[in-house]
Amino acid sequence: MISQTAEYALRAIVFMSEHKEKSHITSEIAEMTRVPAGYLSKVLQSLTRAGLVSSQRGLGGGFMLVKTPEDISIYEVIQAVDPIQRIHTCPLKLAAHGVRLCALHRRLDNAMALVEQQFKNTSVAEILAEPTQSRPLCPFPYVSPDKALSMSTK
Amino acid sequence: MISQTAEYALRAIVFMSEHKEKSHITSEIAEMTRVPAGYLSKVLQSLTRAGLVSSQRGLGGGFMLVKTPEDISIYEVIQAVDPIQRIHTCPLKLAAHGVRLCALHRRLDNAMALVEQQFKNTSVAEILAEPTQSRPLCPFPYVSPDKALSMSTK
DNA sequence: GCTAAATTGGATGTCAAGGTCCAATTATCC
DNA sequence: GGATAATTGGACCTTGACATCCAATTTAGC
Repeated sequence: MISQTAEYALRAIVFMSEHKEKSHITSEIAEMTRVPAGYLSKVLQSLTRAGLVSSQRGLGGGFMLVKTPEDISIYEVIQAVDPIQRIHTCPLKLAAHGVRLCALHRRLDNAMALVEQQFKNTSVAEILAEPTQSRPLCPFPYVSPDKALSMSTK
Repeated sequence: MISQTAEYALRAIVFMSEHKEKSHITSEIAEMTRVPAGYLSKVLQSLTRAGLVSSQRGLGGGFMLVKTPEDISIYEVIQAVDPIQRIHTCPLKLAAHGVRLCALHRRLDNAMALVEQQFKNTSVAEILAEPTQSRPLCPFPYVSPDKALSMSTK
């Protein structure tokens, strides 16, 4: 339902959002997000073409967010790499169904619309802000600062 | 999002629901639903294994619904051939995220859940009963009986 | 029992998504 | 301007979804 590519794109955007002050090279993002580096390069190219991130070649280059996490919706990210396919015309190509979908396809498309709406209403910032026991991309469970200290010293 | 296979399965089920009194052979269903016959055979096999339709070999055989359209949800049909993948564990395999998904994946899974719920709540009978200008599978737009008469004689 | 009609299951083909690799290009630094 | 660091784009490989085809099996009717 959500393609591997879209999942990769979201991880990359989340990572860049968490470190939006500077730019990051592909291999760095790949490592942090556990995405195959070679393929990530393609994904980042798509995100660049979609205008979500900027790319810079050469020494000190890399990828960086163009907008702030508040202004990036999950929808935009998914749409950039693997667009949600709405049903606009009858899949059977029945002339009569052209614009007015039959009940079956209207139901299916409604479900798509629901997902689309959900994703449009969720910003990356929202996701990062959400209080939760496990943070996106972070392999460690959340622990209070004092506990973390005692753990790291054991 | 909804696979071609699922679309085929739904069409087949809709057709069989509209003519549930008797059984239908693959080539007949294929023609009526515009699904490649060879592939439809595989799809029908899946539906059979899922217990949605019964199959009968030999002369006079074919496929027939097991349940009534009222008792078949879109969800069951889709699940039989191309299950909706919910996110149960962290795609990154981060141990800490195991059961408790991070905010990102929880949001993605919520969207899946929404679709799932939508499909569970829609029966095939509901779709057929819905008043609409174009009926599933029917290449002709709905016209009132008297109009239809005048059209067919022109 | 023979023939025709139907599903079943396996082998195979095709194509797009996912993934790898590398030469070309661009940019920075010394 | 040479060396190094980075993206870009193209070629290629792999895998799974979609699709085709056919031999084997089952069933009904004569």
